[in-house]
Amino acid sequence: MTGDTHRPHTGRRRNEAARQAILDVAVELLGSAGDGPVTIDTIAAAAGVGKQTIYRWWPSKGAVLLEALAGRAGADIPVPDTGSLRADLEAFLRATFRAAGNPHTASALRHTMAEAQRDPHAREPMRDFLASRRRVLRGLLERARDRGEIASGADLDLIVDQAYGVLWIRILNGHARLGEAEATALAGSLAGQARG
Amino acid sequence: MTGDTHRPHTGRRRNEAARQAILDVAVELLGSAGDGPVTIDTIAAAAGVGKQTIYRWWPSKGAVLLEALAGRAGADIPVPDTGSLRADLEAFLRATFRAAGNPHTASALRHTMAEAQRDPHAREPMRDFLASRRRVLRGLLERARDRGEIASGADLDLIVDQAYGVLWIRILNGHARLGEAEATALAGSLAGQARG
Amino acid sequence: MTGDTHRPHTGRRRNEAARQAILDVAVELLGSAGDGPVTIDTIAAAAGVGKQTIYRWWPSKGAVLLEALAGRAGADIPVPDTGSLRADLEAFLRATFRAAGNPHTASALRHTMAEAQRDPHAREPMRDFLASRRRVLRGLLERARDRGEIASGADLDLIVDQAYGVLWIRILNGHARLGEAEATALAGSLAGQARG
Amino acid sequence: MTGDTHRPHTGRRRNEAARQAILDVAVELLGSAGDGPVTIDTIAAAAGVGKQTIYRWWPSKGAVLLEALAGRAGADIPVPDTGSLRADLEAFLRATFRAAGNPHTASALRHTMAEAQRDPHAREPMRDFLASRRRVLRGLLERARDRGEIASGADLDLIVDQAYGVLWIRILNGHARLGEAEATALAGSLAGQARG
DNA sequence: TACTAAACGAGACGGTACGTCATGTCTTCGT
DNA sequence: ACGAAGACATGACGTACCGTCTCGTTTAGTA
Repeated sequence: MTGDTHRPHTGRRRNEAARQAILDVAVELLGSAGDGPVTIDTIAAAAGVGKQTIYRWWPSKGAVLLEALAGRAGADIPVPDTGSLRADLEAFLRATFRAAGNPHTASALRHTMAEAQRDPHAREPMRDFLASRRRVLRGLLERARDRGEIASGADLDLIVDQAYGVLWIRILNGHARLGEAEATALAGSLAGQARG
Repeated sequence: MTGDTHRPHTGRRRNEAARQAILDVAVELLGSAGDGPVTIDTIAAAAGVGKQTIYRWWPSKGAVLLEALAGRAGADIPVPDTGSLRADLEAFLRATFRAAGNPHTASALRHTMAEAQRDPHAREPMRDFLASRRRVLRGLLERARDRGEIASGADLDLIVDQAYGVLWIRILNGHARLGEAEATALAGSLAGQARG
Repeated sequence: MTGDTHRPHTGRRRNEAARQAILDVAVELLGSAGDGPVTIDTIAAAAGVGKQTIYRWWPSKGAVLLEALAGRAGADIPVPDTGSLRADLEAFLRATFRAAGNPHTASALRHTMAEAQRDPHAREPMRDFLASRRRVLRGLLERARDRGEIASGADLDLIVDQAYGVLWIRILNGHARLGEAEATALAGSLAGQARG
Repeated sequence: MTGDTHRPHTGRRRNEAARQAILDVAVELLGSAGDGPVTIDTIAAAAGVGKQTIYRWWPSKGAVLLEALAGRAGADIPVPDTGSLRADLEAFLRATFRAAGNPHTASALRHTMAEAQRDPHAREPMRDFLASRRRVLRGLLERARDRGEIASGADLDLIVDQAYGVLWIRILNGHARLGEAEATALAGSLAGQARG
C-alpha cells in the first residue's frame, strides 16, 4: 500500500459497532441449531440494526453469513510445530475436529455451506474461507516435506483435501462422529500415506 | 426402475407416468447449472403436473430432489473386481469422478446436498443415498481385505470417507478438478494407505 | 391449439369472502381518521389474508382503496325526484354533504384522493368513481331541464363541478363545514344560477 | 417575526443560496409531471445540498413542497379592477385557470395537495396558501358588493369555494379542461349567481 | 490572530412499507 | 376418484424513502 493516508471520505463513517453486532448475531443465530432459518430480518432485529444497514455493506444474506463464519471458525486452531509430521498432524486435526465437532459450530458450517450453494454472493467468500484453511494445513505439510518427512513427489493438495473432505462430509451428512479419536486415526493414516 | 409392470391392481393406481415425469424434470432442472432456483412450481409446470400430485407422494421439495438424484447417480458406476485393490479402486474412482465431474451431475449433487441441509425430509434420504454409495465402496475394500491386500486392523470406513470426502468437498467448493487424473492419484494414495 | 372457445376455468376459484374482507377492512382502516397510514400489511393482517391474495387481484394499494371506497360511498345517497329542481338539488346535496361530512367517510375520501394522485393504478378507478357520482347529479339536472326548469343552453357539467368542487375542496382543506346548512345554501345558489 | 435583533448569534449564517436552490429544485421536480415521486434525497442531490440542510429549516418534505409552491403559484395572477363584477371575475379566473392549467403547475398543485393530506406539517401551510388565494378572490367580490353589484345577503365564501372547487377538482381528477373558455363560463355563472 | 459556534455537503443510520417470490395446503372441475 | 389448474395463508426477500445522526469543512462573529 502507498501512503494514501488522506482519504477524504466526507460523510458519516461506517458504524463499526453495528458491523460487529451484525456478525456476532449472525454467528449466534447460525449456531442455534434447531431454530428456524436465520433470517435477515431476524439478524437485523437482534442486532438492533436496520435491514438496509446490512444490505448497504453486504450483497446478500449469504455474504453476511460467510463473513461471520470466516471471522470465527479457524480462529482458535493453533498450528503446531513439533518437528514431527505425525504429531503436528494429529494436534492440528484434533483441534480442528474438536472445534468443528461442537454442535454450534457444526450447525453454522452446515448452514453456511448450504447457503454458499444457492447464493452466488456467498460462493467466493466460501472459497476464500476454505482456501485459507487449506493453506494452513498445506503449510504444515510443507514444513514436514522440507524436513524430509514427506516424499518430494507427494501431492500435498490431495492430502489436504482428504483431511478436510472427511471433516466436511461428516459435518454435512452426520453419519459419523467428529471426535478426537477420529482425528487421531485420520492423522495416522495421512502421515503414513505421506511418508509412503 | 424394476419391472413391476405386470402387477395387477384393484382401484385406481398411481400414475406412474406422472411420477417419472416429475423425477425426470427434477433431475433435468437440478442439472441446468446456472438457471435459477429449482422450484416446486417449476417442476410441476415442466412435468405438466399439478403441485398437489407432487405433494401427494413426497413430503417436501427436498424429498423429490433426493429421490430424483438417488435414482440416477451411481446407477452407471460398475463395481470392478479385478483381484487387485489398486486396480479396483482406480477403476471405481475413475468412474465415480467421471460421473460426478459432469457439470450437470455436479450441479444436481450440489443443489441436493444444500437442500438436504435445510429440509428435514431430505436429510434421511440423503443419508440413505450416501450410505448406499459408501457401502458399495466398502464392499470393494472388504473383498480386498479378504484377499489379504489390506491390513486387518485398517479402518475401512475412514478410507471410504476420505474418498467421498475429496469428491464432495470439490463438488461443493469447486476448488479443484474432478477428473480421471485426480481419481487415479486418489486411488493410489488410498491403496497405499490401506496396505499400511 | 384450436378450439379453446370456452375455457371453463380449471383450478380453485377466487375466494369471495376474502375479497369482501379485504374491501371491508380497507374501508374501515381508511375511515379511522387518526390512525397511521393504512398499510397493505395491515389490511392483509386485519382481513386474515395473505398479501399475495391482495396483489393477485389488485395492482397496488391504491387500487384496493379505490375499489373499497367506490363500493361504499354514494351507496346511500338517494336520488330524489320531487318535480322541483330546487327541492331535488337540496335533498341530494344535503344527503351528499351529510355522508361526506361524516368524519370517517371524509377521512376515507381524503386518503383515497391523495392516493389517487400518487398511484397511477388508482387514477382510473378514481376517475370512474367521480364520474359515476357526477353522472347521478347530472341526471337530476337533466330531468329538471326537460321539465323546463333549466335554460336549455346551461352548462350542466359546470354546475355539477361547482357542486362537487365545493364538496371536495372543503373535504381536502377543511376550511369550512360540510353541513346541511351549507348544502341548502349551495342548492339555492345552483338552482338560481341554473334557472338563469 | 420582528424584534429578535439582539440575539448575539455567533456561527455561520444560513446560506440563502441553498434555500433558494432547494425551493427552485422542489418546484422543478414537482412540475416534471411523469417523473417518479419527489424525494427528499432527490431534492437534496439536485440542489447540491445535504439532507440535513433541508431538515434544519423545514420540518418535513411536505413543508418544503408547500413553501416552494406558495412562493410561486398565485404570484402572477393580477387582481383586476374594471368596475364590473363580471369583467373582474372573468379576468381573474382566466388568469388563474391559465396558470393552473399549465401542466407543470398543475402537476405541482396535485402533488402538493396530496402531500398535504398525509403530512401534518403540510396541512397548515396548505390551508394558509389556499386561504390567501380565497382572500384575494373574496376581496374582488367585496368590492363588487360595495358597488352594489352583489346582493348584500349573498354568501361570498360559497361563491369563492365554487370557483376554487371547480379549479381543484379538475386539477386533481383531470376530467375536464382548465382553459380560458371554462374560466369564462364559470365567471358568467358565478356573476349571475351573485347578482341574485 | 486565535477561538468558538453554527451551518454546510456527504452519507450512514434505525425504521416502515412496499411489492415479489416460494412453500405447502386447499378447492374446483374435467376426465 | 384422480389429477391439472390454480387460489390460498404464511413469511422471507431485497428496495425505496423517511427523518435523524455523525463526520470533517467552512464561515462568522468574539476574545
